[in-house]
Amino acid sequence: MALGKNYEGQNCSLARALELVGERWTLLIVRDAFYGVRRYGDFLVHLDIPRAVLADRLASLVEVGILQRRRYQDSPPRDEYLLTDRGVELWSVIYPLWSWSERHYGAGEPFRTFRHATCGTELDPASRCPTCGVDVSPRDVEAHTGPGVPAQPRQDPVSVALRERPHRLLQPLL
Amino acid sequence: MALGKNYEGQNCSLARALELVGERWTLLIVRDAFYGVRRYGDFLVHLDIPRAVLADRLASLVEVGILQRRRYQDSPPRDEYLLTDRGVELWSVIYPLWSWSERHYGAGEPFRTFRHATCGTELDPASRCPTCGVDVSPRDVEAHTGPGVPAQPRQDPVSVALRERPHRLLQPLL
DNA sequence: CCCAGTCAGTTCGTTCAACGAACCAACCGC
DNA sequence: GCGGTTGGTTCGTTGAACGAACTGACTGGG
Repeated sequence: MALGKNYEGQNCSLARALELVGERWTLLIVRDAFYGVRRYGDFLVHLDIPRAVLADRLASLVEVGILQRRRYQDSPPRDEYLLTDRGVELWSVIYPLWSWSERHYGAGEPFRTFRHATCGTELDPASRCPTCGVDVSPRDVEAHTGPGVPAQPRQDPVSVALRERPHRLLQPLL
Repeated sequence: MALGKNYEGQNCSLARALELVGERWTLLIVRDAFYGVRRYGDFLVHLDIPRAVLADRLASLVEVGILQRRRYQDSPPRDEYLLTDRGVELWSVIYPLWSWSERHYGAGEPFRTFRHATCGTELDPASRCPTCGVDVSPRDVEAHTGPGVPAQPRQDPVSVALRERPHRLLQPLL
């Protein structure tokens, strides 16, 4: 019997990947980690996610080596969550999925753009810089506010910070 | 209140994409469509998925323009499901996700490899042909049986057909 | 004509994941 | 001591996925 996230009858690495990152909310947590969100409370208010689900997903992402925990305070003990190198490689999935959706389902102008930090050019759908002609690593990507404006802009600290100024991926946001 | 697949508080194309393809089983159905699976019954036996879930997912994928229905028989009326051009673009998500998982979680040799059909070279993680130096479209990709052997090889018609001989993506399998 | 088999679903009761609300412990500062 | 903050945990409710059974419309064979 296949439960919740289990695809055990499938001899396939795609199925295995979906067991790891296919649960509800998981890839959005990873997205936020790319934005530089690191703390439980910040993920919580940006995602509007049930607390127990967030705790469960963060623990799972740490367990499978996509996120790592890092102590940022000893009294009381407080950890933050950062992408591992393995986690950073998920940009190759997250960016094309965003791009595909933006191209086909975007309503008007994008709310956000991703640019080559070195030269400022918007990435192409294959996450290359059309100006420099190079594959752009997420560490060299800057998230910018796009020309589109959402009907209901979010007011949580993460959304506000992302709107205020361009932000290099993987750098702490708050 | 966020329900099942809804991320309506997120002003983000990634979240929108996950509303469309993030439900359990959906990306595996799309994967099978790339293999050339087209009929309800073939998806059913290859995925071991509940019938109602398959019907629901196929209907949703048609509704959002990832799959299209095509009549293959009038009496009784019988439809098959093919990827649209928009659906075919999801290769840019599916292949990197498979590749990421294979690299980090694969147990030994891969059960499957994806090769540039024109020259036979295995694709690199960015779905390029290292020999020809070109980006390889899924229409020019051949799925091969890999050197690894699953502990419990599947015996459904789709799995058998995929094992028998290399198969060009998007071509009918059965 | 009847029956069995096949196909692509639909229905229904059960189980499990996600949900929202409440609570908890361990701090810190006033 | 109290209130606020943080990062959770617990618990009853709700909705999605599940497995089993059923359905209608054929086809082919006896």
